[in-house]
Amino acid sequence: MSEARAYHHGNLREALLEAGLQLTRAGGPSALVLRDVTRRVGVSPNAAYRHFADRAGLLQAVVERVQQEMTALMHPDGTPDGEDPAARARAQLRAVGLGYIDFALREPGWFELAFAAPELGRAPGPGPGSGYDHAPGPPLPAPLARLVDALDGLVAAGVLRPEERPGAEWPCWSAVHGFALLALHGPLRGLPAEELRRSAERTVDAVVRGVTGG
Amino acid sequence: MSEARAYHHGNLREALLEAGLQLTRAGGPSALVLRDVTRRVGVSPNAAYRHFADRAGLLQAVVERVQQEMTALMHPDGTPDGEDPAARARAQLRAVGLGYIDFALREPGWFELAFAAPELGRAPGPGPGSGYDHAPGPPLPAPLARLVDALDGLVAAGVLRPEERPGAEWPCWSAVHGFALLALHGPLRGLPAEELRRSAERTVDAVVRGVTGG
DNA sequence: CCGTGATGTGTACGCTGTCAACATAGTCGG
DNA sequence: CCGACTATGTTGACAGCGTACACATCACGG
Repeated sequence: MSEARAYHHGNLREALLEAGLQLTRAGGPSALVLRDVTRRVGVSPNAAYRHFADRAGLLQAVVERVQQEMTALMHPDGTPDGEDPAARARAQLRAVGLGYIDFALREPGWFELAFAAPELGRAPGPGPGSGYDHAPGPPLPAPLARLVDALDGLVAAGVLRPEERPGAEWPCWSAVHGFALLALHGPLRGLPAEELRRSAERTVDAVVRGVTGG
Repeated sequence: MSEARAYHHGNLREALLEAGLQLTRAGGPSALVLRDVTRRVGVSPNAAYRHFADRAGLLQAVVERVQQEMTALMHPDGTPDGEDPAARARAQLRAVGLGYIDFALREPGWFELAFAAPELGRAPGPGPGSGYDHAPGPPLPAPLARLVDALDGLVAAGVLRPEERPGAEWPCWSAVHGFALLALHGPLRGLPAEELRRSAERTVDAVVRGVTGG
């Protein structure tokens, strides 16, 4: 039914997205070269313009694909076991942070595309409260949604005072996002995986401690 | 003496750097378009190749200029006053972090150029200890040097246990670097300056608490 | 005064994204 | 069943980019 099928090529749009995913996976956003994508699909460069406004449009669509993909990749991961609900809530937040960093290190191209590409109208923009509104229009990117949940969990577990909840996303996100970038392009680039992991844990632990009021 | 003076143009190299600084200040690394730079100086595109290997070479040189500039911009700022040396050391670290963020927000183009441009052989790469060696070859970029000092200060003041000192740079840098990027291109972009400032302080405070063992 | 090296110019090539005009292939109304 | 219409893909062109190569020009040292 909605199986969009062959005109000349047999759904090109999908093929272009697929090619875009492959290219950006290996080389980040800058590897999405329009002529490359079309070449790889075996079609003329301008064919892309029947399905996307321009290069930026294609890029944007690939970004959305990656963000969906990521939702799957960050499997539920189960709430960590343990009796103490406070400890469990903390562990949850920790897991979210490490998950973010893991994704960035495992899929650097996609990470950069989805979360570190400048000039990309990403981000709904926070509401008046300076914390994410809990019922905004566009669905949050998966990792951010999980962060929001984890922080709410901290409040529920009594670890985080409710008046400290709004805006608590930013220190957390800042730390893991910054770490990912330092590890990918910054001074930590090329460090052995084990050391990197320890540094990541330390960073996450620090910010978790910091946010939950020491 | 070293006053490189007129051949045809009267030191071009300097003029190119100057133009590069202007362009990147307004538009970040991607605004450094070789043909733009030379046009602005009133010279043919290829003239640049007498002074730089290629576009990347010019870019690299501009980066170094910016990093020098930054040393001046981050004026000593004086050690904060106060009796308690522990509190003073903490305040020092806090000031370094906020200084980093301030610079990023005040000079987004230069910040991105000097600290957030991918594929730029920035970063000496940490030594075996996973903390910066205290006597490496190339001089650290100014803000990082100040960070190192602040952390050493924490140890001296007895706030940070010496065995926790190595690698303490990364949580700190991660947080402020990440925050700067979220504020420039991420979800915090466009937030009123005052709110931004509060979020920045919260982020810095969190990581300072987190690093200094809660 | 002339050669020699440093410096800037001119021309050209291949690459990019994108526009306008055209061709084709499916769909649908009569 | 046939012609019109629309969706889709191709061709050719343009401007702009970084850059390689050959040439012109200037300053200076013998």
